[in-house]
Amino acid sequence: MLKNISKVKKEDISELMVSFSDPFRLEIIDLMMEGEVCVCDIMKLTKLSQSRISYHIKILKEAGLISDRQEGRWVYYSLKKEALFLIKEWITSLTDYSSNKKRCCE
Amino acid sequence: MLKNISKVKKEDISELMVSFSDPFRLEIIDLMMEGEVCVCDIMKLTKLSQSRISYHIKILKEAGLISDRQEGRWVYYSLKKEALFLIKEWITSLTDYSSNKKRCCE
DNA sequence: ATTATAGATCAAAATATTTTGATGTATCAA
DNA sequence: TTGATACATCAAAATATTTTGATCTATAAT
Repeated sequence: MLKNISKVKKEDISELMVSFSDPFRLEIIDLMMEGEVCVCDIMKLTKLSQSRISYHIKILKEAGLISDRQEGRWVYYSLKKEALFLIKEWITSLTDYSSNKKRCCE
Repeated sequence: MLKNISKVKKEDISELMVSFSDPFRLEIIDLMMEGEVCVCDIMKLTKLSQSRISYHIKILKEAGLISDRQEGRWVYYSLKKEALFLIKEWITSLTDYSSNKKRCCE
């Protein structure tokens, strides 16, 4: 679970990346681009079952990708920008350091 | 399989993201930050078995994240920068459009 | 030609993830 | 205080991914 954004560990990245590894989670994430959504929104917009959505939401939440806010009977979920920035930074570090130098083996 | 970088589809992103969803693949990707690596490099540096590495390499290759170059008996793998940029762009689009407006349900 | 090395591929087994349907909890309205 | 709605949670079943060990192919050195 992602706690402190400034001290990024490989396990955090790994867990965050799992968020994106399922096509239905990507759909849900896509809906969150537009802003906050509740499970009922996602149900209407995707035709996924309620418990199925709850399952995926849980994974996103435990990875630290989304935050939740309860308002009466509804729980609104939204993307955590810090998490997105963290991923972007990590990807950037990959592109920055990747040179073409060969290693061993000959 | 990622073919045309300019026309990005959600399935491509999804497949690319699967690359990052396994901790051992992340390890391998991490090694590729330093430049080209062959399976034998990865074996020395990670203690994963040869077929296990080949399996993960195959997933990375089919996702379009890495490219390969054969040189005699060795095959050198390296990260494809276009793929990394694509991911970065996609993440950026998530952060850019994510506002805080509420949707329906009340 | 024979042997060794690098790595791909395959089928089976081991594991993990996802889906389903049922049930539980909290909030709200009548 | 009863019933309805929103969502979480759970256990079992369905599916998918990963690992293993064996075998195969290609290259290269002797």
